[in-house]
Amino acid sequence: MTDLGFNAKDCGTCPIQHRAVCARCETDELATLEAMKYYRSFEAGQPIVWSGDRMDFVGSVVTGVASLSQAMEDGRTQMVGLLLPSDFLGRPGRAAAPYDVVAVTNTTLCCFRRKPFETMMGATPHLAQRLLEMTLDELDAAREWMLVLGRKTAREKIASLLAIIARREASLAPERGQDDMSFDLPLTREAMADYLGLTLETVSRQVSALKRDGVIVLDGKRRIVIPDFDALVAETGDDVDGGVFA
Amino acid sequence: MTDLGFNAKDCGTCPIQHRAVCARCETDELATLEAMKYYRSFEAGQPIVWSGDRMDFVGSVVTGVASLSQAMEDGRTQMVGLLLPSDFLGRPGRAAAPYDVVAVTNTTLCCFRRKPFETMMGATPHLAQRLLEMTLDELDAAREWMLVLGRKTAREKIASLLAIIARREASLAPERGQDDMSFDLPLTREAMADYLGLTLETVSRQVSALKRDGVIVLDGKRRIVIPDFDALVAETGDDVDGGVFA
DNA sequence: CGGGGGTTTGACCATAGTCAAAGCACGTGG
DNA sequence: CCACGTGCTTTGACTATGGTCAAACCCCCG
Repeated sequence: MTDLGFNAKDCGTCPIQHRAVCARCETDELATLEAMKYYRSFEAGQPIVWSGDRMDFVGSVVTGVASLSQAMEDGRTQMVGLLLPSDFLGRPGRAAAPYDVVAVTNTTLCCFRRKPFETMMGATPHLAQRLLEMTLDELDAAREWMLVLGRKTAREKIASLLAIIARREASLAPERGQDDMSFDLPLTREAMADYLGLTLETVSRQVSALKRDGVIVLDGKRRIVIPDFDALVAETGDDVDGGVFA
Repeated sequence: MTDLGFNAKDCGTCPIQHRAVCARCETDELATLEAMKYYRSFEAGQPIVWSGDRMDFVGSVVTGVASLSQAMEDGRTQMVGLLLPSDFLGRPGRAAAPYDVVAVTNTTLCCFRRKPFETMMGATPHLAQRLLEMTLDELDAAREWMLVLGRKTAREKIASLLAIIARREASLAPERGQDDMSFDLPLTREAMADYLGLTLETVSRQVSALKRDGVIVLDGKRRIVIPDFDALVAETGDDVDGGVFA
């Protein structure tokens, strides 16, 4: 068993307890969930489920990153979502997975068998309310992404992706100077391309261009430094105040 | 007051009663909603709310079609959703509209003031459950559309849009021969372009091309006839069984 | 008859895709 | 320790798809 980095027995030590689907549950409700949960871990690159597969569980990402994507017969694929820690996987009431789900990095899920979870949802408004809230947020994110996919140039797409990741890192990391953000990019060029609706060559070219123009600095191959976040945002095409999370 | 085509007093005559957010409500719950509802009508082309506006109501589309779209400062716009009869507008718990909402055709909404509706949602699991279900469906639709926007060619995009509308018409209209579908396109070329992430010229060219190739037949400017639905689906790039609603 | 919204078509151009080769970093085995 | 292979990335040359700009068209309506 992999080391989870927290106490698997006790939801009180869970790193996502305040943002996951269970965030609103009372002590007794949590106890019920705690009794039925189990963990599953996946190595980077491993499939979690394939589109069309029967899915007998639902669950939350505890650590790591997973991708949701759709494939066309001829091999074109589009990533339609990134699951980050606290994001929920699966849909109560649906047995077949609609997308391919792949672990982008090493990933641990906190799972529940689907049927018991559905039963509990019916009896636990706190659970349903929280899931509704999370789903509405995801819907907003998906719609924001539609603007990126439908209307932005390749350069703006790259800048948008980097800005999103940078913002997320900033929201997790403790306060540090805004003008010296940096993070490890968890995605390959191909994964970025699948997310952005581009080819990996175009991604590579535009990343190089942003580097050449001083908007980003590469430290090694995967570490990105943002010397001036506002300059990056200016490249996204969004208006300054709003951005992708308007 | 416009003629609504049904009895505004009685939810029992409402055309969307079985699919709207209130579909699961019991008689007494319905009575409460009935007491607080009010109708608003908009002419084709009129704005319903602008992005950033304060929204003090939520509601359901009863008749007509409305669009959700996002605009960039330089005028590029992307439609991120189409609201059809029974679709829900607004988000409990959020005061500011995140998108521009425009009536595409003459449209009637069944509205509730936001605060009382939120209160009722907290006390009425049937309402929250139904809204969750509808939101999950919308999320699926948004993600399906991400594939269209990110990976499909102009021709495939047009075919996908026509196939979606045709399917929807078929699901509403009583059984008729599958090989003779036809419908009025409620969207201008520009609206189609905004939905598909194309320019209106490209839309026009690709519609002409599909007509030239016999995949569709135009009867006047807006009426579309689909002589062979399978042939249309073949143009979407989706595999035959699944399609956009896989 | 004239005007306007929506649409079609054409000529040209720019952006991103395709195909191909080479480079780089890292791990394995000789 | 170095050669080799693999996976990922970069770069180049060329092409194709869809965008831009501009003009004309169509149809309905006043």
